[in-house]
Amino acid sequence: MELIITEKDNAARRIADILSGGTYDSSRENGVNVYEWGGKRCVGLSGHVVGVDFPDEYSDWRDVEPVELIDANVEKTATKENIVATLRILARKATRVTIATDYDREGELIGKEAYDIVRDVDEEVPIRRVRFSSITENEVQSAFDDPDDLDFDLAAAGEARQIIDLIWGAALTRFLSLSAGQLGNDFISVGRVQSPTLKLIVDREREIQAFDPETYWELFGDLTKDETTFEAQYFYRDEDDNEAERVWEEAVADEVYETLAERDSATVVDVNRRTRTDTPPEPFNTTQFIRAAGALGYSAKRAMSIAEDLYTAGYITYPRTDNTVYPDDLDPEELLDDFVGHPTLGDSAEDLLEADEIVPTEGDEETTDHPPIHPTGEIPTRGDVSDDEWEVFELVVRRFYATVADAAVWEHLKVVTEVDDYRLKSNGKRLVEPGYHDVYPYFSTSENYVPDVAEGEELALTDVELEEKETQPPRRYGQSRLIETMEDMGIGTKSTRHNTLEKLYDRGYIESDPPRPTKLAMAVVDAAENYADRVVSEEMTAQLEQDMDAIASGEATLDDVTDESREMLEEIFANLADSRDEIGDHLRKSLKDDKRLGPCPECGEDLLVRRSRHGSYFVGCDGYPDCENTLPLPSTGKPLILENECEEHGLNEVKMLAGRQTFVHGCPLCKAEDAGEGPVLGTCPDCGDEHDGELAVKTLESGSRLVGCTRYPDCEYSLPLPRRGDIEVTDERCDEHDLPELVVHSGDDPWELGCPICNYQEFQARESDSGSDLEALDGVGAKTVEKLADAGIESLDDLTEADPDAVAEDVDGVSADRVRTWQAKA
DNA sequence: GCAAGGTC
Repeated sequence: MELIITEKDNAARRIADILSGGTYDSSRENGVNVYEWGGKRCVGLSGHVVGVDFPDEYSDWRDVEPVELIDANVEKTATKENIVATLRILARKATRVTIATDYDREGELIGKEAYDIVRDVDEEVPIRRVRFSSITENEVQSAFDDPDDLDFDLAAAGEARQIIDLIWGAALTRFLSLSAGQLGNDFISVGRVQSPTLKLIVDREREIQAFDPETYWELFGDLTKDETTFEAQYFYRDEDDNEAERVWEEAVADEVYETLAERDSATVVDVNRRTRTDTPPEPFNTTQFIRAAGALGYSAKRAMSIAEDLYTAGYITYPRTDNTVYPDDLDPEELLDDFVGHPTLGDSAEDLLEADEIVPTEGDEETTDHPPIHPTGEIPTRGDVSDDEWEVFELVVRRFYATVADAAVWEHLKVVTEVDDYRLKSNGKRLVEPGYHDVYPYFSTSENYVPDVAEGEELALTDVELEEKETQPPRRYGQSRLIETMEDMGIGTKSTRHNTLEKLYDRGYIESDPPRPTKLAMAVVDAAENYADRVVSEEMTAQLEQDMDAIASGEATLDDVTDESREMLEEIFANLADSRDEIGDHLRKSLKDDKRLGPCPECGEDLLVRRSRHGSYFVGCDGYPDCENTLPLPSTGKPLILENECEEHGLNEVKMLAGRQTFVHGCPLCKAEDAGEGPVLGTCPDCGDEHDGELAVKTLESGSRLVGCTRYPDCEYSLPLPRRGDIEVTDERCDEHDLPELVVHSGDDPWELGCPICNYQEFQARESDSGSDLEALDGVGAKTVEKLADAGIESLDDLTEADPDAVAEDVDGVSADRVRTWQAKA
């Protein structure tokens, strides 16, 4: 029995399909899919199934000095126990093992992890390694015809990275967290990738803060030829003889303005016409995909999550890749053929197929990991995927179209006119050959019309304007720009860069989008720059890459590299020791600055945004417990403190971040003063006995209403009320809850809501019996639920037990792969 | 409860 091990389940299934000619059987062991045919079994891992960590005795942050972690043992432990267990069982029965993990450094390490697990149960069994860069018939067959050995040096290079990242990350993270007393969930993290990324954001913020705007002037006028009017802008030659439009002295600007304004014509002195070829874009790697999806409004995280779903369902290729060159076995014509006849994607494919020759564009990166992201040729039915999924799928399809389309051609026309010694220019552009823009409508193709004129012609000059402007600070990085910059700097990987950004949000280092650093982030970067410069610099990764290359080529060993790294960290800690309190004070101060709203009207200390034990946010006084002043915050979203201050109270305004429902709450004190607290209904069932809390009808700043406790935010008991209509409190009382019955007046028929507690209980009961739990799955709507029900699948439980292939046969428009994805999610 | 890297 030969055992084949791949990096992921999806690859295992496709390799089984290729090697067995489609005749494999699948079964599940410990929740792991095993594919079997003619004396072979194939199983997929889930990336790394073991991870590095310190022994247990190092796990209490307060008991262990962070510096001790530098020389602590680093152990490997199973992180995916079910997969490791399955692998051990399968390895015992194997007479030969083939490792077929991804063809890159991390894949070699993952292969080595599998190797160690197999060796642990069988010291003798031959273990070989196959390498292929795309899972296609040709590549896979020839890889298996010509197997190789595992590259232990390359795997060791990866292990060195794991050890160095763990030691530096853990030791410095613990040091900063302990110095500021931030333990538990709010620790202060540092790492080889996250910290240089954070420094990028912080450095840009420093530039913005230090920016001193300068005033300048620009002059515009309208020119007319044969009733066509177009814009012209004043320009001059600066000291380096470059064209410049900005005038830095007001007197000069006025002088030019006066001359232009009093003249009514300008003479054409130069006409320059040229054509420009606009080459089609390169195939998608992960970064460029994220950028293009970003332009459609998707966050990096969301774009990757949708791509992942489209990949698992079989519609697009693997979304994590560095490659921008299509492999030889991708036949563009064949792939275009798959789209012919499609109602919305078909026309473009047919147009492209009419070309004499199809030559795809290529980028600079030709790697062995995976092909560039492209459609597989399998097309989802519109109703089977969400609108977002379809939009992203179409983007991937059209990007593929663009890479095999013709270049576009633009015609640029530059007209220079003169008034006395002053010159004006007009730039026109026209798209003469739309080329790839016809199939890839995501780039702007706006034209700017400038008519044909000849040298010496006199054009009417009107509407001369002098505009005063200010230079602008540099702009904050957007998410996709950050990911591109990380790639340029060589930090992170195609699989992790978008997660790193999420991590910075989670740690409270950045807020909002485009991300803005918090005071805490500024302080962390400050501390790192002063004491551990290496960890915030891209140099650390660059050096590590060199060291890993040295290990991979046999010029250095894992121990050489990790020992040297440990020594560097020892030195850092030697310098840190004396400054612990100073660093801690700075961090603590910054943490408070991030929460500060302004002065407490009752005691003059600071009002801070705080979080209750239940997780909700409120405004509390720093003078607590001496001052017990509190103000409520809305229950939806996470508060973001804005820069603008309320004029009346001197408090910063607050915005509530809640995805699409994000809204500006404003000054919490104004809101509290305005908040309509309506009639009191009765005793609060949660805190009434203990603290005399009462329930009242409340109107929130968002306009929605609820029945809530008067002791909010100390008591968070609340009941929903309808959004519209006047609420009448009747004399009838509910026997069970001793609350008045309510009537809502909206339109002609009053709605007898009754006791708010009874009403809420009934509402909850209805919610829980209605509908099918299948609807919780991605892309499953009422229609699919109905189709599944026809096939005898009425619940998630039914679905988990069903055979994917049978379901695919019975249910129209549902593939076996999709069923497997659902099963995995269920 | 620390990192970064895989993958779901």
